Amino acid sequence: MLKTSYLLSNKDEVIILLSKRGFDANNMVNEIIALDKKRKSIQVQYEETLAEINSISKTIGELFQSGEVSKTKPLKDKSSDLKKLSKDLASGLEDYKAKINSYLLQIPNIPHKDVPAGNDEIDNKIIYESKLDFDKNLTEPHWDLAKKYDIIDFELGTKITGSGFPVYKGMGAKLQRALISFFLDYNTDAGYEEVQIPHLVNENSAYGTGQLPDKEGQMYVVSSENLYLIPTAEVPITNIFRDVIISESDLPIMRTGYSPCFRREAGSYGSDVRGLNRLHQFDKVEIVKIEHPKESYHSLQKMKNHIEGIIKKLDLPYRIVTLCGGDLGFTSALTYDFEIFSPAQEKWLEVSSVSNFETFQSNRLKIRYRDNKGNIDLVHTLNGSALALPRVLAAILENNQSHDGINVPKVLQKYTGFSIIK
RNA sequence: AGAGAGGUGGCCGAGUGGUCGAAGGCGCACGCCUGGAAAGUGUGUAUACACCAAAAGUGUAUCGAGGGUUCGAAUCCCUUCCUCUCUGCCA
Repeated sequence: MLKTSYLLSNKDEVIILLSKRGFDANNMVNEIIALDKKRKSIQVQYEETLAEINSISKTIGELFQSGEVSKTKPLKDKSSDLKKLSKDLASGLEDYKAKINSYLLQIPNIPHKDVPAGNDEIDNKIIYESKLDFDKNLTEPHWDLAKKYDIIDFELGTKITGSGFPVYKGMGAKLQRALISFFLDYNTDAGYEEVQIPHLVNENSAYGTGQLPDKEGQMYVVSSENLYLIPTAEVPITNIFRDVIISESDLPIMRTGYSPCFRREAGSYGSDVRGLNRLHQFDKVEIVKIEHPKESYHSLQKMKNHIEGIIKKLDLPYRIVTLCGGDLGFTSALTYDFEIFSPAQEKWLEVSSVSNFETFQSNRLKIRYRDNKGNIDLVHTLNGSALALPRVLAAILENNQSHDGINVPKVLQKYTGFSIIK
């Protein structure tokens, strides 16, 4: 969520940059500015009224102590009247605040200058792409391979829960565990502190990272407890720092965590959801950084390189794209997507997304830092997948298939204890 | 889940209707003292929003959260969340 004060002082720039997303902010921004002006004038009146009530009450207190009780009556009456007035002003003030807030919630983050203009993924800018050389005779899709080697059972998951909840079996399960361990080790070696976090979060947390109210329909809800199953570990990890003022010298804060992710994925169908392409429950290792505003873009590059390093270790064909305005997530200012090639589907599968949210999340979450002069300001938050498992697994199955079986990437072998699935 | 106790500033802790944003202590910062340090000593020490060109200053709100009573609420009432102790259940 953007700050009203930022909109006030950067109005024209905001409108121009948001147009890169195809978002016309002109009316909304003007409306917010007008509403905020009214809000301020009411707030002044309201606070003046309260100040008068406070001073009358003080006087009454003094009169009581000096025994002049009879003099208090007219003051009490006046104060009661003011109280009524203040209630009206308060409700007016709340109305304005609510209206301003509802507009602010509709405005996406301001794209960074590097974000290419464009409406959809066609306009994403490919900044790196591996040369593809796979054996055209070995392009069985991962769902067939999974069945052939009996490592993932989609039907069984459907029986137990429903579609999109696969059961990983034997070497498949072990490979999953190996991937999680490898990712976590790789991340902690780079300085990310590992955390284990709750997989259910409350309303405040879901609101803080922007799942509420925007993406309410994407989350599973435990209504009896008023809790939400996390769609990503980003939610609990980032919320660790909600309402916290961090001292500047502690920045950056780097965390990594594994969690299952739960997504309803309403509206998805067809080949998009085939096999491991899109699941309701999947595993992911996440990295989160809380960063000084001055450092955040430098940090984003480092995270990008870090994630690229993981994929290289797995020795899978990949590409990196800069998301264009139209494809950019609501809360992000700049996002790089990492995609791994699926030879069987002949398409690129997104396995990671790394973003700088600047102050968009920290403003909602009230994550701030204090510099050595004592000034307080919002931090920048960044996060990325490092990595999401299912599509990595799909890519390993498809890219590493051979006549003898599936070759396990070298880096994973010390975790799996086997080098080939057959 | 049942019974009881309780939630106050970075931490501990006083405060049960009236100049209380809140005593006292610890911690922290700065100064004095010291050859240096410790001890001692003095001062300061929340956040948000608003007024102001800005600083200084001032106002408003915040004592788990949300409502209410009252001229006035940390203090009284209601709702709710959380913590602790005992009992129950249990990986």
